[in-house]
Amino acid sequence: MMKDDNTYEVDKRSPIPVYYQIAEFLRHQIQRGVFNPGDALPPEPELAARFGVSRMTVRRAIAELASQGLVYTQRGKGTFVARPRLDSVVFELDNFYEEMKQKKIPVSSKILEVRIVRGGKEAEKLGIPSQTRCLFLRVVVLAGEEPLVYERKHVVYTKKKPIVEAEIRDPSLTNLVATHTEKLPMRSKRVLQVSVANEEEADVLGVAPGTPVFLVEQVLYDAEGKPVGWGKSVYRGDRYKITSYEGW
Amino acid sequence: MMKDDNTYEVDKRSPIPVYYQIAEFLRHQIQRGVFNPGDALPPEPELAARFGVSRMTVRRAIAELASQGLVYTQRGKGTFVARPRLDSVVFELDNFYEEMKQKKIPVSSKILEVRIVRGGKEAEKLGIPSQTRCLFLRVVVLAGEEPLVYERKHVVYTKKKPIVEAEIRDPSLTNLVATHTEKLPMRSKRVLQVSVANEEEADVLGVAPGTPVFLVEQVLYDAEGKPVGWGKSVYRGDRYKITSYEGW
DNA sequence: TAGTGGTCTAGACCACCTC
DNA sequence: AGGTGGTCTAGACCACTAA
Repeated sequence: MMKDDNTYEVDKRSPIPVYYQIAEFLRHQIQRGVFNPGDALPPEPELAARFGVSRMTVRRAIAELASQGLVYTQRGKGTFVARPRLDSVVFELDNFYEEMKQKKIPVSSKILEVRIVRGGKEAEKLGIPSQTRCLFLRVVVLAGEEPLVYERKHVVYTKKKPIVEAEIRDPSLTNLVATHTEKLPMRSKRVLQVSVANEEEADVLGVAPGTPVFLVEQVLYDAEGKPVGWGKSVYRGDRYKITSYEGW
Repeated sequence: MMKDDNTYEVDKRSPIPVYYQIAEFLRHQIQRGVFNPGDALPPEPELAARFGVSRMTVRRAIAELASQGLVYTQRGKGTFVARPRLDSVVFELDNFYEEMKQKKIPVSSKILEVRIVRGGKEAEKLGIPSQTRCLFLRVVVLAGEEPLVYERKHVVYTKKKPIVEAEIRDPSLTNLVATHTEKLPMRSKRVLQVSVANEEEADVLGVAPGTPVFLVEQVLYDAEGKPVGWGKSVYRGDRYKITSYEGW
């Protein structure tokens, strides 16, 4: 791609956008060590001249790399190659059902119990009157025949829709709230803790009491910031792990 | 901001960029429900006319919102308000030391043991000759007087630098590798599991054996994809939780 | 065919940094 | 003063969608 007269080549007639070609070119230069962490990239006007494109196109390419954390810019100084940030960890726990679909394991949910209840103490802790009518579900998620997750959920029950088959196909808290509550869920908070299975949980999951488990508590909020659903999920620790990748 | 002739106002002489003002304006419209999930935003040329700016500026504003997941674009169709995605979970575990600094708890690391060892079986599993010389550390991280994390780490030992005070101030795997290995760490993989403390771990952490803990295994790779360091960290489950927020 | 978003240009002016 | 990145313009052409 480098020519002897110190210019580079991009194919302007390619269906691949020029800014993308430039971004990829610079990415390879960085990954091959032509530019090392801390080094400055050539200035934008220079890159524009070398590639024979306008400066805005170069900027678009650099923005691409910056959004991926590969470089950072400093006004008045230049654009610099970043060090990979490996200390801030991001654990992604994909939507559980999609995750299992990728593993090609047939996933099913079994609803163990559905009741209309009063919100009670838990609701009060979230700032909801304890008299509020709620849908209460106990669900177990199975991979094949094997129980993996045990979930207990409360959903504010304003519409008086019956519980239908849709719940069985997707008993996620988001879906339940969307179906049975007027307000759309807009924000979600989850807390992940480690715990050990109590008698009931162990029984449902088919493990010994005291087995380590992930405990994920979730609260869904509507646009006004009011809780509209909350749930507690217990993941079998021996079948579940979370992976995180950082860096280039 | 809305005027009676169906145009909007932006302050072009403000130090706040126009694209940012427009992005904020649209964000508020969306959050107030002027546009609901699934709705199309006005077309770009129309927005450009209403705000009295060029289309590129409008596009920059929309790109801002799109990168935050508030809207998405479809070529030939329009720009649409997204539904908040609440099912894909992102757990962030900040750099442990920074996290504690924010809580204003004095954090210290105590190095229990440092040795030069052969990589052994663990190295082999990672594709490293088992004869490779490695630095081996056992470290306990304390918040005040209380042990919180117990870490065992291996670092490929190519430079023969002595172990100095720097390690005590920041015994993170990244820092150790940067200090004692030629290659810069470029990628990191972490696996988070739940487990229970064994005898040794329980002793170091000052808890009873069998107490639930987070087990985080980390591997650092250099630019060529070769492992240059690995470690196992045990976090006290009764003192540690991970929180995740999703949505607008 | 008309309307949409996606790309790109060739300029311009600015704020900031360094010398 | 000269160089850097940040913003913005007023056009242009394109690929795609829908009627």
